[in-house]
Amino acid sequence: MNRIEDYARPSVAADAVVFGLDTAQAESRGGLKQRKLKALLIRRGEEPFAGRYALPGGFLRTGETLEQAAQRELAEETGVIQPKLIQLGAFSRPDRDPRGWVVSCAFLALTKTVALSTAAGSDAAEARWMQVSCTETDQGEALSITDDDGTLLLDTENGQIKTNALAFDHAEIILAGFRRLRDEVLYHDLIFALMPELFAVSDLQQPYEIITGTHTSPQNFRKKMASKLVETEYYNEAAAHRTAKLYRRKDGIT
Amino acid sequence: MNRIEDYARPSVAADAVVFGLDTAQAESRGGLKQRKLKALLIRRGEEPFAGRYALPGGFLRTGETLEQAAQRELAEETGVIQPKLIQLGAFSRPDRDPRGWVVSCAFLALTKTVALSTAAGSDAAEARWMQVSCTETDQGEALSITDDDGTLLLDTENGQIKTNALAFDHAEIILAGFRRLRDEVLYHDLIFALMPELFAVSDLQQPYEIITGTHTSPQNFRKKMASKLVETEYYNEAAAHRTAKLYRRKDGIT
DNA sequence: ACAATAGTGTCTATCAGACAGTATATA
DNA sequence: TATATACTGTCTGATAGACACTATTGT
Repeated sequence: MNRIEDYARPSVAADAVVFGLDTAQAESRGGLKQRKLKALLIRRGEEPFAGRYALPGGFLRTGETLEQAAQRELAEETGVIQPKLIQLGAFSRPDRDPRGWVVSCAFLALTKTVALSTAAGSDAAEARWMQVSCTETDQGEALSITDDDGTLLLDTENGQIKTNALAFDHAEIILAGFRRLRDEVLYHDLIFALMPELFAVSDLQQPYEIITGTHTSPQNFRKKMASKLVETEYYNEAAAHRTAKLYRRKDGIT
Repeated sequence: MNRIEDYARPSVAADAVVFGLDTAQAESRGGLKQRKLKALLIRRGEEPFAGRYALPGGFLRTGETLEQAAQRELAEETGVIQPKLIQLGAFSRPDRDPRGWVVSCAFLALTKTVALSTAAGSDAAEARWMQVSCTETDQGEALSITDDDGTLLLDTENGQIKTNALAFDHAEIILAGFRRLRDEVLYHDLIFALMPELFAVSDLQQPYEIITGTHTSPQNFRKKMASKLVETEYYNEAAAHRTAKLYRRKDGIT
């Protein structure tokens, strides 16, 4: 008794909530660089949820770890390679997938890829970076994800899902991913997983504040980060203002 | 193509790292209460790893969520009911279980049960609360788990496993569980999940400091916790000193 | 010169830790 | 009285935020 074969087995999938920063030109002031937080979603071609957007991911294969499965699916479906992966949790509601019993192990994936490398893979044609907005309203924060067209895909307020145009339970998973991202940035300096090797202090601030929901003056932000940074000899290419010294992350704590 | 049936499926298990506090009488000063951190392990009766200690847990069944499976197995195997559950992560190395392909979703479980309720369940006879010790050495912390007899079951130093008498990869899982416990206590007040409804400030301090690896004076600890506590009208039964007012957790943030 | 961001220094409120000192229980 | 813990208050040093001020780039 109690042998492995006696138990029914679910399918196991690995899905990833991929965040990245996109350096966009703002129109308002002609040429200001603005770093925007993006999430990577894929338009589904088949039922169920055909036409809807979903997280990249797929089924675990024999001989793989879940991390390997997430990496593989991410590369195949979106061209994103070697992101930082953090396990988010398993989503196991028995009816979460209309096709059958599927337990999904979700990952938080962070990429330094500023360029949208969507064009690479085979299925990648249907992958898109979506705009993530996080605004603080009175007594509550609102997270929303919109298409480039402006179509609202996900809208949450204080952890409650208000609008949800996503497939499966992926809205829940994204919400858990963002919460985890916030915690890891606040307490474990995960912001650096989104940055390139060299960066200016001001490049850190906008993403940091979008993700954490905080706001500080540039002067004070510099002081807060100083202990985690190392100066380099390099400088930013100039804009219409003083050039910025580039920094590297100080090695030490993970 | 790409149908669910095309993929091989692993068995899926839910295992729990259960922590609890045990109020023990210290011998040194005749009658001092000391709260010790304990972890719940089960002696395996069958191969593989017969005779070794392992985490309580078992296979996910049809129609269940992983949380339900963890709760059920915990009740069946150890008699621990309704602990606070937090997902730790999935362990998926293909060779982690000699019996076959088993993905284990691990939980951190916290119980307020001061009394050792081991005697309840059917398999519970083989469940035991083990002593968890965490000491700070020069440039590194050491976590170890010992039997009541003093037998060393797990010994780690700076995240490296030095001694491991446990079944499967459960040493790794316990290590991840303790790290997560530390983080959650530090940043999300999870210490209260281990406390009864009413408690004295000094009852909080010892567990808090064991888990977080910090040390503060009783006076300063009181000030740090004050904002999270509400006074009650109750007092501790007296020892050989002034009676302590009992507090309740202030409701608000989870 | 002007606009815009980079970067420094200074003041202040807040908070954590050190520690002195009082209160109250039992032996 | 002695002792051990409960609890209060005061000082100090580190840190976060407000903000004044200087530096350097392109237009």
